[in-house]
Amino acid sequence: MTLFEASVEQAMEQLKANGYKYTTKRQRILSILAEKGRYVSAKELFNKLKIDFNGISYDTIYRNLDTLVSLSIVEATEFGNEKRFLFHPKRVHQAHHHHFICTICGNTKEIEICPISEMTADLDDCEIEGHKFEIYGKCPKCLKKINN
Amino acid sequence: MTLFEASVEQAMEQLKANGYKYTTKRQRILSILAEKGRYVSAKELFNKLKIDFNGISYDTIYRNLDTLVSLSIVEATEFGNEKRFLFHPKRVHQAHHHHFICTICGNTKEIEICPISEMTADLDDCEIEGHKFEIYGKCPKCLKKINN
DNA sequence: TTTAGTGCAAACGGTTTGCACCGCT
DNA sequence: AGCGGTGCAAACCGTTTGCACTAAA
Repeated sequence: MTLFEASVEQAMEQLKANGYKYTTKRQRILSILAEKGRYVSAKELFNKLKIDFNGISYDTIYRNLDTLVSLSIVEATEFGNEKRFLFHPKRVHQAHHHHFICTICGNTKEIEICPISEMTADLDDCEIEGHKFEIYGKCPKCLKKINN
Repeated sequence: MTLFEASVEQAMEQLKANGYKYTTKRQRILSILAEKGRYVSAKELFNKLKIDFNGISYDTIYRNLDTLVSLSIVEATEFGNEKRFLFHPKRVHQAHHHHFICTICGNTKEIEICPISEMTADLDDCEIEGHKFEIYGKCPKCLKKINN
């Protein structure tokens, strides 16, 4: 069993533990996300899923993603007018971090440093709910493709 | 003349210099943005503008904002399913910085530190196009309102 | 047999577009 | 006169919802 198969299985367990049922569609969504290992749009998922599931619709995908996000199995961000979703298996000792995101292929690269503590010095009087540190650009692979 | 009136005027000059015409609507959009001094949604602008301009429509607002953004007079971000716009007059010696954004009222607080240089050490092979460092939360005023 | 999951269709909300007309310059 | 600006209406696109039906537990 590959690493990401194990992650998907673990996530499915988590779903079951929270009263959600086992469905092959959800399984497939997770395994696509795990396989990609990057931010994926709903459209991309739809295109993949309709191969295996003939009449699948966007609502199913969105509803499943909502569930997954609510359980912190998947994390969501938005850029370029779309929500994007990233499978984010909880690893032991996983540190809080941020991403470089390729604006062409959506691949991510983890950035270890989170500067939030340095930046909140002036925000004593605010209640901080979250933050978004994302770097956008073109990854090496896409750069290569363009230059050929 | 107040500081932001001067900024608006300066921006209108910049528009003229780029072949755009003087219109009272554009003037008003800029002055609302300047007055607010925070990220403002298109809807908010619409509601303000329709007071002075009876039949104004969203397309006018969006088109003007597009123009303003393209000239870097206004900067745009997106959160909560909406684009938001911030008037950003060029000041001399203005340092690159980021924002704390109140998720209730949209008010911003500038954060002096930009940690991008520390964070790009691992991204030598990527072409960086931009980045987004935003901290979301509740500002002191809104916190006070909630607690009363 | 209960409750979550699903497809369908329709609505939704924010944004964009084509067109004809208006109004700066 | 010419080109940018505008309102209208309609389209657009991603996302969400109500409903009736299906299927996992």
